[in-house]
Amino acid sequence: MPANNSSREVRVRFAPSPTGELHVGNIRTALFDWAYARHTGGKFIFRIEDTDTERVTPEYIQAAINTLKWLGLDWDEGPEVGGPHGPYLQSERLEIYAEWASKFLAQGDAYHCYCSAEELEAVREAQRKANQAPGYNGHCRDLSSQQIDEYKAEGRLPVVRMLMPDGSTTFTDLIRGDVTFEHKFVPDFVLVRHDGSPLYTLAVAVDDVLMKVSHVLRGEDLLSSTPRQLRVYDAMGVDVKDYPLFAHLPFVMGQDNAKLSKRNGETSIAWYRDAGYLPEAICNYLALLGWSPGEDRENVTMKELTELFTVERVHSSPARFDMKKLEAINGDKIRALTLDAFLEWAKPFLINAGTISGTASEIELVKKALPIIQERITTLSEIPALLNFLFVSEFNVESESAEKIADSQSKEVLKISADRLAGLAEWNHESIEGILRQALIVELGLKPRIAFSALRIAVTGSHISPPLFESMELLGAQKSLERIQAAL
RNA sequence: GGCCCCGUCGUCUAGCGGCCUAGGACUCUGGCUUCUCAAGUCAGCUACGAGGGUUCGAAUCCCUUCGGGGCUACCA
Repeated sequence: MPANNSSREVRVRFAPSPTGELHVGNIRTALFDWAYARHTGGKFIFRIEDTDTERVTPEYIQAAINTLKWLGLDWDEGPEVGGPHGPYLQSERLEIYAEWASKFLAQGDAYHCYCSAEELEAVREAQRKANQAPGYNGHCRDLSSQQIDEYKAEGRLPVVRMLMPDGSTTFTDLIRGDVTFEHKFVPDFVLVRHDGSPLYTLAVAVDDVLMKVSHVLRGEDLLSSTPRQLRVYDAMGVDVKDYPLFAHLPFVMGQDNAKLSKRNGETSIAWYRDAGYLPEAICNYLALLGWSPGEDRENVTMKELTELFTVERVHSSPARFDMKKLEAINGDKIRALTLDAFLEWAKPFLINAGTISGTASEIELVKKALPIIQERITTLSEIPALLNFLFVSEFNVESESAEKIADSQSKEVLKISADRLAGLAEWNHESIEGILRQALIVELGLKPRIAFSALRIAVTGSHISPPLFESMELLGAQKSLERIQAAL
């Protein structure tokens, strides 16, 4: 069992296998890795586990890099930044794994296995039928040289298999406490494929040792593979006190079905970016899945997260992803944005939606309008629809809303408003509100919601809009009056 | 099937033997505020999976049971 080695420099790695785009589960792991490294003042290492050449693609690798960058999870060692223990792509470290594999072979820790896939499957099938734990039976452990020659003559290519000795492995998981696996349930496992390429089981352990990783915080799905990693450390001759410490993070699941699905977070982080979620909101929300700062706190900045995050406060039970809560937090984060920051986030959404082209005068107007919509949205993607009325060249009232102002009372409101507003000396929301309240509420005796509703529809085109008087001020006297006239 | 992990409101969680007739947040419902929508604010609904122990006392410790999940690959 690894002793406490807290005196070591903290080095945490996030090592995804990019067989697809990173989703919320992956990111939650990356976030915790990052937060722990930053909390302790240690190093955050980003390593790409691309030993599965069938499924990992360069595009997915690049997407993973971009996602971490966008989220603000900066790494000290890894792709693009390099580092003293590189390269950080396993596909570029093949010689290293080959060397260790041959060393294990020479030491007798590993052996060549000539069993074919069909033979292995037949064995497993038989075991299942006999109600035994399926797993490699050690067939090739002690092959005679004659048998080996025969297999070779048949043209069989061997894999390299690690020999699991009798006994058991116990290690202390930082989150779950001591966990023990009897080796009879951990069969000899393959380190190197028949074509000479390494497997995760070999590469992950070798790299964690060579990269001097001190803490492995990863998904719970890897818990039962831990004894195999420890076995490789042992074969490498690593002192037990230098073994990395393990912490297996609980799963992030979908809301209804147990698994993560498209609607429940299985989508890529890029989707959240395009849907108008802030990186800080995503990180804040994800941090709450399996961890909490305590003291009834929930809203934390990235900086606070690094200050408060400890593995001790991560708990062991799985969490369900809840889009509603993410939205709520995103709304909080948007409201907390400074005007300049909000403007920068808003621009691409307005431009992509075709609301504005990005000219200086447009940006100037946007900047004036943002404060009145800041507390009304939960995602950035809602911005174009709310500000559209300020920029449309050919203004039209929504057909559904148009019906609401077709009655005689609405016409009267509009008529009177147009007359009074036309004589207004100074066009600002205070004066607009003052004169309209006087004319419609005081003099006509109308209820505010009735009176202003007609104006709202006429001016903004919708019965839902930013505050009316501010909207009219921003729109300007000329356009406002034109629209009211047009609605008559 | 075997091995391993997990189990507090619908959801995320606080809780680490008495402060708990279980607190916060999201959601939902109702009220206030109000030019719409929001925001804000007040209130309400709803939880310790079950059964045994240990103890003066258990959500907190132990056992069993039930339930959920992971692994069981020449994937990771």
